[in-house]
Amino acid sequence: MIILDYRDRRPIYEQIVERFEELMATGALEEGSQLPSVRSLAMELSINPNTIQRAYVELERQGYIYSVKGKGSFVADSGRIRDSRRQEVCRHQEETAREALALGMDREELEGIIGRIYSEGGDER
Amino acid sequence: MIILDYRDRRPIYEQIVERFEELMATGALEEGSQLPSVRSLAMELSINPNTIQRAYVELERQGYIYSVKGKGSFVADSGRIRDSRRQEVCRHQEETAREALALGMDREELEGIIGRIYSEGGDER
DNA sequence: CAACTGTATTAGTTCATTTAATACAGTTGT
DNA sequence: ACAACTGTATTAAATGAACTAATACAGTTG
Repeated sequence: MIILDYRDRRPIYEQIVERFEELMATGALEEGSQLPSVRSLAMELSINPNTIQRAYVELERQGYIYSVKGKGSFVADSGRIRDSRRQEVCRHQEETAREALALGMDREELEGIIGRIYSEGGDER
Repeated sequence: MIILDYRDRRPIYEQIVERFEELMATGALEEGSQLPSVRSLAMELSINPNTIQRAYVELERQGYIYSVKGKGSFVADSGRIRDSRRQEVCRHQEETAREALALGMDREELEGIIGRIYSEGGDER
């Protein structure tokens, strides 16, 4: 479910936050479904429970999950999560286009890549 | 020429590297032109010379500049720099498209953003 | 020779991240 | 009631990256 990359310079708790965001945004984790407990996930990843909790606190701060003492942590409104992710993708697209423009690249080059990715996902496998 | 963002969590030396990459890739710094000296840029940015040198070492390691003891640091092959940047933009475009696809976004949405950016840069101002 | 350049080294500071060890509080099933 | 789970909080320590500081050496230039 979660794989840590220790070569990644970003902190572990941030990798965990991002991974859960992915799982929720793509629907792999449905609204209301329960996340692994702080302790069990810490065991599974061989890291300290505090680090997991930090990730969960951040996810809750952003409204992606809610936690209930004694019960567990659960996925909140997944529609909102998906919208938030989509906005971020738009921001990334803007940045990419701006940089391509600055480098004198043709827009067709970017659009070609998009076409390739979308056709890949459409029928391969 | 260079502006530091202390809110940015990335290290200063990395911001400097990236900024010079930009200046070289867009042609603002031409091939063979001289970079500010380690000490003068450190003064200008009110930081330690060691931090500038670290950025320059990294730029040299990547082949973007070359340094001559007693003379200074100079922009290397700017064509290679631009190519390298373009490849990176392509990688970013791939990532963005993949994520958009995973989120169920239409490719027209991405292409619309590209069109907007490219028409902005074409005639505004 | 003075005033610049890059380069190197050593030591210390600062800060975010992570671990560790507990403890408290609420839920659930037996 | 009790054991075994949940989340939450706290305090202390270890670790490592980034940055600063001070100094020195080496090469270039006018």
